[in-house]
Amino acid sequence: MERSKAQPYHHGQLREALVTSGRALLEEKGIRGFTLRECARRAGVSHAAPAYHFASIDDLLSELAARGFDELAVAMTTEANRAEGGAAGGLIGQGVGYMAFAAGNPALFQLMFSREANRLESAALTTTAEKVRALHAAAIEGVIPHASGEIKQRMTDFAGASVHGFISLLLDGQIGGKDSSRALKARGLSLLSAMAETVVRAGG
Amino acid sequence: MERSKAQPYHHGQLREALVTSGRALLEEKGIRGFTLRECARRAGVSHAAPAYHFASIDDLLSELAARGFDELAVAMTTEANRAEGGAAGGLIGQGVGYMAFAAGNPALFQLMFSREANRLESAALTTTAEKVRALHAAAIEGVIPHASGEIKQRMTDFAGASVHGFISLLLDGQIGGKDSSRALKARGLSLLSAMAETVVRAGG
DNA sequence: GCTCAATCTTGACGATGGAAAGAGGCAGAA
DNA sequence: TTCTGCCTCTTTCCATCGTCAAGATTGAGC
Repeated sequence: MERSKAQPYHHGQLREALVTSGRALLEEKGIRGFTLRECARRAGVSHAAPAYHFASIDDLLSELAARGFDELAVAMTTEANRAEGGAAGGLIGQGVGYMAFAAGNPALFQLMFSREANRLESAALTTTAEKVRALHAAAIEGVIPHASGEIKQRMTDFAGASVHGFISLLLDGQIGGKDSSRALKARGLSLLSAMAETVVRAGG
Repeated sequence: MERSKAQPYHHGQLREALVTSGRALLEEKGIRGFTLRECARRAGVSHAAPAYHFASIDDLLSELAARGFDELAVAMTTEANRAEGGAAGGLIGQGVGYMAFAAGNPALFQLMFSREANRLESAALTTTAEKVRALHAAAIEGVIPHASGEIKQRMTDFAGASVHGFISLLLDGQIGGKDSSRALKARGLSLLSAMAETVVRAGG
């Protein structure tokens, strides 16, 4: 078969190329429209080529989800550091970073927090997901360092659930159907401030 | 082909049978493992039989999701009516019903609030989903009838997001990995009471 | 009892994930 | 340098999927 220089027999960076094309495909077609063969096509290789780099389609999805959690952690940390207003401001900033990542990568976000991802049971996936949870718990700890363990857990649950729930409902179309992007951001920020206020008050 | 009395040529209740087998299959295999042919197999008909009752696999999924929202509304109403403690107690009860439905039908719940469901654009689906949102808004209205519209919306977002977020994270394995079922219920109730407290306080 | 439309079966098509077998190319040993 | 072995990729094949088209079956209404 004829083969140009741009398409040598050995790709060289196929794993990375598959991750890149896979991520784009995921956002385009959603989880149910995601196919391994289309990933391979976009990477310019045959449909069986991915097999060497990823044992199965779930293995590739697992990698995408794990990298998503890494990026999510970065987004949370970046926004938290940029925020003003001390520990409570940092908590709000974390929420902003969380929502911004989800809004920018809706299909990936859904994959990361889907039941299917949970079944993947990849070590990298559980590790990176745990890092995100640790970041969140640390932010709560910073706001109410002297509260009891029970209250800390309750506020961790509460804060995490409200941020995650809000952006999830928004991306699923259950919230703000006809609102403008600007109005939705305002609603998000309003929710974040109410959340932070609740946490602060719980600290005594 | 030989055909027993129990398997006549015309099924008679095929639509309902497909909904039933489909729902069971969904919980067993998850969204990605859901196939139309397996639904047909379990209903005892050929693989092409469903076509007459459902235009496509998405059409069947849409029906499942719509019925899920109906059941969710019933679960919320039932628990809210059973609850004591006035309007605030009713709000908590609604949350209990919401979480109980989700815990009892995790895959269906995920389907109902998935991006794919959003793409289905079925009229029945949007209607039943809207009913659930209206129930929730009414419960908030009952707790803080004299608050401003802005505060009502903020608390509707906040309450809905925290309940939805908590049970979603729980079902996805992001919360309470090794906790007992009893401990998780306690965490859920703790979150619900914190949620109700925040709403009540927001009312002035 | 006949007709006909609704319902179901059979068979086919293109697409998918995965396995098996072979071809190509690089790196280290001779 | 040449050869050898292994990693990578292609080709081919299989079972399964959703969907369509065509034929078989049945019950309801004339």
